[in-house]
Parts: sequence; C-alpha cells; structure tokens
Amino acid sequence: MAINKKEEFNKTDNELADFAKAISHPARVAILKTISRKNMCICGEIVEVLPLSQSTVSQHLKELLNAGLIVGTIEGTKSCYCINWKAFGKFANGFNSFFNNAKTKADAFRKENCC
Amino acid sequence: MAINKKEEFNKTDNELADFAKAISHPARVAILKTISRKNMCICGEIVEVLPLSQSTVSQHLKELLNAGLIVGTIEGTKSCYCINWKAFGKFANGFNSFFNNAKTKADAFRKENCC
DNA sequence: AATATTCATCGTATATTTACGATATAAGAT
DNA sequence: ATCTTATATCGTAAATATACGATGAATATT
Repeated sequence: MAINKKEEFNKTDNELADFAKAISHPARVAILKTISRKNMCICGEIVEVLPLSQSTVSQHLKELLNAGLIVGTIEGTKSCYCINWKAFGKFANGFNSFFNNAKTKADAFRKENCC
Repeated sequence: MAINKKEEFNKTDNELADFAKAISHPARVAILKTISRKNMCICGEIVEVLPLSQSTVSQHLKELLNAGLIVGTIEGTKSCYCINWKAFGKFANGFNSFFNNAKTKADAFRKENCC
C-alpha cells in the first residue's frame, strides 16, 4: 500500500501537480510574496516575518529551490534568495492553459444540464 | 512537534495554498481534466481511465468535493460529477492576481541585480 | 585566536496523505 | 425475494510532510 503511482500519470499532469504542491503550504506562498515584494531577501528577513523557526523556514526554502521557483546565493554568512521569474512564468502558463481549456469547455457546455 | 501553524498565516495565503493542495496530485489534475472534457462524468468512467483503484479514486473525488472544485449528485446506483465552474473561476482569479502581482514586481525590478 | 552570526542539515516526533482491500449501502435487474 | 452493480466508507499500512531543537560549517567581528 501507499505505492507511488505518480509515474503512471502523464508528464503535463505531474508538472502541474508538482508546481501546485510547491505552493500548497501558506508558508511557501508567504515566502514567495515576501521575496517578490523586495525583489530579493536574505534568509534572516524571511525568518523574521514568518511564524516559524529558522530551521523550518530553511526547509521550506529548500523545497522552493527544488521546485525551481527561487534561486539562492551565499554572500558571506548570509543567504540571498530571489524569484526565478522564468520558471515562475512557465508555471503561470501551465496554469493558464489548464484554466483556459477548462473555461472553453465551460462555455461550450454552458447550456447543458449539469448535475 | 509538527504542530499546525497554518492559522498564523493570512487568509489569502491559506486559500491559495488550499487550492494548490487540491490540485497537488496528478490524479486530481487528471480527474478535473477528465470531467471537463465531457462536462460531466459518472464515477465509473473516471475509475476506468485512472491507474488507481475505485476506493482511491473515490477518496480523491472526495477531496475535490471538499475543496469545492466539483459537485456530485447520485443518480440511481451511479454518482455523477461535474466541475463547479464558479469556484474554479474564483481560484483562477486568486492565482492570476498572485502571478500578476509577481509579474509587476518583476518588471519593476528588471534592471536591478539579482542573486 | 576566540567569539559571534548566519544559515543549512541532521535527528526526531507527529500529522497528513496516499493507496488498497474489505465491507456497507442503496438502487436496479432477474 | 435474490442477486448484481455502483459507489462510499472503514480499517490499515506505508510514505511524505511539517515542525523543532541541536549541531555543524563558514564567514565576520573582536
């Protein structure tokens, strides 16, 4: 049980799901907003505004890095993060095409009965 | 540990995270696409196209119901599901404003150095 | 050189998610 | 009335996610 079946779904669905998962925790949404507000942030600034410990924030930052949504560089004792706009744009497009496809169907079926 | 800190984030961030979580598994993305392709589906049709057992699909359907993304009605021995376009549109807007805000910042900061 | 700062990582506890088979329930078919 | 079909729910196992304190590593300060 709890065998991983994700490989059995298509690539597009997996990519959309992976991005959604990256932003499926309010801490990660808040981190992305915090960074984008100032263009870039050092880790400590993010820890300051979140209600989480430094180690937990670091863990969330790592997940955003793994998802490719942010990039980070070390500057002295500090770590500087900023948004990877290119990856962000790519994901935004994925979402839009998902929603737009859905929207098109919605329009096509608007007059039919629905359950 | 593993205390839930989600209440300490703001409502907007939580709503965005919750929606993202609803579509953070490829099975749920595939279910939404399957339903929208035909406007509505009975449960059995969905089970047929997914590489998962009936009970697992039922569980994913329940999550989509809880998130408000689909609605379902019982028709005889069958269950009929369709997309809740209104909720879907609301969530799409939430995403768009998230991305657009980010995009605006990106444009504003385009010339500055980033890490 | 010794100490302090900043942050990532490790270890660990708990909670949640994912997945399935078995079972229950309710309607339809025989 | 009995049997079949369709689906939700229960119980459960395993995997993953969330959170923290402690520790490590690397740079900066004294």
